[in-house]
Amino acid sequence: MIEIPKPTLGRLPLYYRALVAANEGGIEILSSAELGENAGVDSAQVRKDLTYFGQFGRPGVGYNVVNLLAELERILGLKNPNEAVLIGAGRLGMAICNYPGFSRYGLKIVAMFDVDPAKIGEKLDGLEVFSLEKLERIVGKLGSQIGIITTPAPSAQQVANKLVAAGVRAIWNFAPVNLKVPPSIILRNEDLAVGLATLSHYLSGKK
Amino acid sequence: MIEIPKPTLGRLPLYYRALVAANEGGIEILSSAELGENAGVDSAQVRKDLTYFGQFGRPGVGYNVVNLLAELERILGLKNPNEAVLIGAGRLGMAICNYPGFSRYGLKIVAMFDVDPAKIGEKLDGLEVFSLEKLERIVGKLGSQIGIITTPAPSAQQVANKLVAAGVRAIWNFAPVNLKVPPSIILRNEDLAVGLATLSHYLSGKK
DNA sequence: TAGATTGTTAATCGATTAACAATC
DNA sequence: TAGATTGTTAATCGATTAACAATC
Repeated sequence: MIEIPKPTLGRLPLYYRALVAANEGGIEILSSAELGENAGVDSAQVRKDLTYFGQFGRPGVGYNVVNLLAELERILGLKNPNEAVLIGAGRLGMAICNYPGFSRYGLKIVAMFDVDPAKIGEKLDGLEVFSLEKLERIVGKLGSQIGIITTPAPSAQQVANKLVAAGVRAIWNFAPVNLKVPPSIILRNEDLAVGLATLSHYLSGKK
Repeated sequence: MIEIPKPTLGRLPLYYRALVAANEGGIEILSSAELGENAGVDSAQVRKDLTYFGQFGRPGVGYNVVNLLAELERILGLKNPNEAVLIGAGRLGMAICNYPGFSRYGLKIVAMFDVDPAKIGEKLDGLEVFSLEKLERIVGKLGSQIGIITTPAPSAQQVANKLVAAGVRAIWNFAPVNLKVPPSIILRNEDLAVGLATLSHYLSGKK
């Protein structure tokens, strides 16, 4: 099995989005150049990325929008969304819960946890907030595979430990901290400071 | 002038964070191995990254924490924060406004904009929310360099156009859409679907 | 001096881009 | 058939990793 480059994986949602838009616009065929244009990616890159998964186009014609949409849905696993729990029902946590069409992108948040007594037992956006103490039990019962950490940085490592103990396979960390987890755990950090550093470097450079 | 690799820029905040923690812990010297351990980066990578900006260590000894902290503050421009306006005072917008110690990372949000009449004129976290119609005038007056877009996807392009017209130099886009902006504009997309795609790929793979 | 660790060069690895034969 | 566009190989580019002389 050939390894998929990480950047390729990151571009698939961009293609998916461009295809959804094209489909809604009634467009039936898209060339790699057109698809790339709408996704912000070079046409050669588009073709190369897609060939990691199969041959979806017709030479001299292009890609069938509906067909390629279906392929990407399959590749991205959008039909069988992953179930996740979210820890930290603050603003960021709620924002993520409400990320537009998150379910559409293959994620379903099934429970929220917090330490704030004022939030525990409440329903936020139709989702009950549980005490952090119940994390291990509930994750075990639900069999959730993903834990999303949106707590303040100082609590994040402790929460990560609980998630690992509870048996999640992946952690999506939004707290600005370097988490230590066993190598078997899939860890993805979403770090705003990283984006900001890039931005401000270019700002200071191109005077 | 040597071009700084983008991945290097993204790792600087990780080093900065590790150094802050070390400094608070009273640690005065850190080797590249120790710094890398705390930042989640290989030691050779740490040394290589730092040499793009200068020579900050002492062979046989390591890096002086306070000294390197000061250098990184300078490199990241944390002493002269960039001023930004934020458009879209929803949950995500508010979450970003409250990102822990954002000011510490060199960003100061100076005004918020929204189209919701219920929000316009209100003060959210001490920041007044203005009508989107006033965007161009206020950005011009304040001379803001960065526009942060946290609107729903369908409005994002229109907001980006207004920001460009108003004269911002950089756009930090959180809406899941491919924005078209002139090449002179620095554009950074923060896209949750990208992270999710990566996570779910690995989840489905390592059965 | 002996031991440790930097800064830097060279080797490796991985991703992007260019080019084009095959195909519609 | 002539024109267009894919899939794929080869060339280029850029980043990471390894190795080690210089330095403390």
